[in-house]
Amino acid sequence: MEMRKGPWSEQEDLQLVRIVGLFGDRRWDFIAKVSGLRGGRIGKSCRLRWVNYLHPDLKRGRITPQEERLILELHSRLGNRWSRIARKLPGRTDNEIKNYWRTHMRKKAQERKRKPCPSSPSSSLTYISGAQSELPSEVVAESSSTSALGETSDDVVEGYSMDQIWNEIAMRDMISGLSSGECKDEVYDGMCSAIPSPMWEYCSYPLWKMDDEDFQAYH
DNA sequence: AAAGTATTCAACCGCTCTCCT
DNA sequence: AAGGAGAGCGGTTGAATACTT
Repeated sequence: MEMRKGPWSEQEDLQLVRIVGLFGDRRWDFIAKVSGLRGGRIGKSCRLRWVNYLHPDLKRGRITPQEERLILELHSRLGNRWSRIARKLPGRTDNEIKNYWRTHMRKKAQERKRKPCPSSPSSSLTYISGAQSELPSEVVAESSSTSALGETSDDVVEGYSMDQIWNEIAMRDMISGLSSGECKDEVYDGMCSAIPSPMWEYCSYPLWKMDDEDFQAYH
């Protein structure tokens, strides 16, 4: 049977919602089979459509500044572990966050390239590496590898990978965002009080409440 | 108004992980 | 313990849309 690809029609969406309502959102191969979707969507495709688009708990609309800061913070800590990051942002999907990161952070990186910040000869890259030293080796390796974000060698600027650059941007933005008194939600309330201390200090684990599984993953 | 370029995001691919037998 | 199947994840692609010239 030919596998159906491409955008989902409204009809297909309705059918999928109906079937998931009946059988739950677990057995995707089964769901794909019984749904009778024209041309044969595979289970994987059904799952993706449900998780990223049809799930009733999904939040619609743009990423809020609070969410953005949370994404930046979580990414600086977790690297490209989008599903982990998504778990901390109710209603947002890993795909959404991943896309957001790629588009917005790349844009910021380009802006930053155009008007380089003259400050801090001891560039914050220094403390980024400090922050990364808090992470397990595989995370550090991941976030410094060029493949993680799919950039080509063109994206490597003066010996730094785009990941390093983006992390720096993320940290700077977090500092400016936090110090401008914008922190309203509880996550950031605690962090704001930590402000003038070095970045890597308040990025260390005790200031972040981790899930048990997160904690175990790193120890 | 048209053409060219950039951005966004849904969807696919391939790999890894987890669970079950 | 081994192997297979299904689920989940991260990276990538490409079509649609927005913006610029």
